[in-house]
Amino acid sequence: MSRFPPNIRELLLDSGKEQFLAHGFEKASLRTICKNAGLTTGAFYSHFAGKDALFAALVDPMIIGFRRMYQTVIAQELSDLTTGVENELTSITYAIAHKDEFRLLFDCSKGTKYEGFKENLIHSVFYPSYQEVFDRYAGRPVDPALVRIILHMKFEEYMELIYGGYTMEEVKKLITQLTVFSEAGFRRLLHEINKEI
Amino acid sequence: MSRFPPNIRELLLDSGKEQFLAHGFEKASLRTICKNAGLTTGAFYSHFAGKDALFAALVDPMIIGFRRMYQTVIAQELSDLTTGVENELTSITYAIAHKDEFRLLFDCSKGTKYEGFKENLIHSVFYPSYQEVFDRYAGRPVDPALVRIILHMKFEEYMELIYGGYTMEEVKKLITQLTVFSEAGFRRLLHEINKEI
Amino acid sequence: MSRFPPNIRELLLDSGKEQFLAHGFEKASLRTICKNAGLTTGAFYSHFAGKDALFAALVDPMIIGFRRMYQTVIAQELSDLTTGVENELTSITYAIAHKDEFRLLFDCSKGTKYEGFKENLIHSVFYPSYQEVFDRYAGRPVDPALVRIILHMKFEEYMELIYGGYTMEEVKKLITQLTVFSEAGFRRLLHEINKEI
Amino acid sequence: MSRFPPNIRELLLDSGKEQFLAHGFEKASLRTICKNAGLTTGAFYSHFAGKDALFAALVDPMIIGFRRMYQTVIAQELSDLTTGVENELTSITYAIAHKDEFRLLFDCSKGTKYEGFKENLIHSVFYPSYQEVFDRYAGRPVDPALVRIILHMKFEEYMELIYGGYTMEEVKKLITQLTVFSEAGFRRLLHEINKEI
DNA sequence: AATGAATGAGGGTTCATTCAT
DNA sequence: TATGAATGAACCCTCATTCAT
Repeated sequence: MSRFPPNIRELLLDSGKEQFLAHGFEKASLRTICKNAGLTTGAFYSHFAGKDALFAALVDPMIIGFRRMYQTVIAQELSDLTTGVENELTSITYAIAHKDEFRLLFDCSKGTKYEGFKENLIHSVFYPSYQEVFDRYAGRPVDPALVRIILHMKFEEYMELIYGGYTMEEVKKLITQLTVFSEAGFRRLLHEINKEI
Repeated sequence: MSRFPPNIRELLLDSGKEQFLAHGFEKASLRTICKNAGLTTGAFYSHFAGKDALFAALVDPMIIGFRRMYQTVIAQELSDLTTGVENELTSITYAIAHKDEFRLLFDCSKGTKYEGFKENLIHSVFYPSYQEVFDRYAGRPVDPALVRIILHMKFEEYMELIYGGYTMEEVKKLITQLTVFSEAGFRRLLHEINKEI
Repeated sequence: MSRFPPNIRELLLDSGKEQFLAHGFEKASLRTICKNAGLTTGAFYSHFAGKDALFAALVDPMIIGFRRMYQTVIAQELSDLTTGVENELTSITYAIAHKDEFRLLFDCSKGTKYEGFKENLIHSVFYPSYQEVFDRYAGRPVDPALVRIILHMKFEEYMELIYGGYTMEEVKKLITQLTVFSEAGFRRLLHEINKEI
Repeated sequence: MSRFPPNIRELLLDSGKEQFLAHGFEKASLRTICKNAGLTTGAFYSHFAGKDALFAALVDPMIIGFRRMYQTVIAQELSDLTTGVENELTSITYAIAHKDEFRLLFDCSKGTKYEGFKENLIHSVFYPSYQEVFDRYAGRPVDPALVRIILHMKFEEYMELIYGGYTMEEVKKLITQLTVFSEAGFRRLLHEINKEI
């Protein structure tokens, strides 16, 4: 007897992840998912309550882990402002380890309750702290449009780091360089803004 | 006879655009598109060869126009390196004028031959020139990963400018500010890179 | 060309009626209904919005006609109390002419919005007037339980007249006899009740 | 060991009764029945041969008891014609004690071998004796249609007494009153019929 | 006795496309 | 050009029953 008996739940999760990534939640065919996992559609329902439940099972554990990780990072950040790069690295590392699940949430969740996850993350989680940091640095309220755009750029930076297929070595180096880029740009921008007055 | 005959083709294009934007190409229902345009599904095929053809008709004219515009901008850029902001403004203005069509290509084209338009645009159209500019500025080859990431960030900046719902006035101001940000960041980054050696 | 072109809507209504009567709304198979009508399940949806709509189309026209007929009968009854048998005959005649539709409503409507039609008819339409008649005849409030039971018996009488497969000739004769039965029983019962006091 | 071991068979019978009453035999879900009884669908088959067997187990003991009771009542009736009300009371009492099982047979048995139980009971069990009693009373053959209808009315009377939720006190009183109703009606009807000749 | 995964057929419904009229 | 009925496959899901464990 094998020491690694084929776990059908795992097979379904793998197959589902593959199809959801390839076609999105709505267009992914449960039939195909099941066929690829080697069982009938009827059998599927012994393992998951439905298509939604399969998607949730793929994504929920990661969301929980992400929330925990993010709280730690935020706490760290507030207690010691010099830990920026290190914290970014922690976040990125987590995201890379769960890049598929993030992709599911970002690009393949239409039709699920997770629809709009990315927009919500940016707008409700990241934006408030970003605006605050900008305001503090500038010493006065910064144009929200500007903050929002730079935040989106930052987010896109992360996306590329996560999905660019880089080694952790490369990621580390790139983050350092991109921090130089962002901070220099940021400081110069604030300088310019303050001149306006 | 009316001087403004109801143009059924236009009605279908409008209805199609709306549905494709709302649900994506694959999930958009041709039935619904036709119903909203006020005709039957059968009649549709007198005007378009099929669902794909409708999508293409929405998007092709803009692609042609975009190519023409982009060639002009690139020629300008190469002949006079100081026209950056102005050229960006030209591009963004065009994109805002056709934001729906770009959205169709970027976010709603799955299942069509335009799938991957955005990635292709970035990688095959923008990237080569970007790499060249970076290399020239640095005086030596710059890490392609770095270039790619910054390019993605720049692209995201454009996306926000296009879809942020700003007036041209605001766009103009934001572009100026963001150019300050990017150029300062860029110069500082090159400085740092060159130190490494 | 036939003067009686096969009307597919009619074929579906007939086939649907047959299946609904045989298996009830929920267990009736739309596939079977369509196959018996000679078309595919897909084609069905060109004619009806769904299973519910087919059922409603079978039953709604009759309900409207029944309401109209019943209002006339009630008006007649109130203006001339001697028209009892005649009015019963009108009602029964209508019911016999639409016996299938009544059967659909009474016995095959589980799972539709018409569920409980019979109970509602008895309780909300017939009962109030029945109680009133009994009270008036008795000269004092009659036990609602008694009224309800006799009403149910009367209703069952109608059911048998409708579904017993009798000719109108026979129905007429039976109604006359049963009126004798009911009225004699009723009078004797009231007599007995009034003695109790 | 407990003196009241959880009897799984009873749990299944209870759960089955509930579901059959609520949805009818065919629409009742064996899964739900098992879940409510606290075991798996597989385990069910250790206790019953199948869905049909569960239904039969609910209903068969009552049918046997009913047959025995009815034979006694009939024998009594034939030996002493004055025991009418008393016998009715015996029957109704039995029926009320097993109202759920009767409901199963009357309204929830579609798809089982008990389908048509009610019609069969009326037609094959009650009708012959009813016709005989009528004929004897009238002194000549009475129109079977008339007998059948009055029998159905009588049966409906029982149904209301059984399912009306009355106390035995109330049932007793109602039976007395309804016997007055029926007998008076019956006698008057026979009188009328005999006049015809 | 009990588990629960698996079967295989069937449920109602939607789809893009075709085509006789 | 327009109609709208028809196709035939696909959609997700539920079912009673079986069976290796």
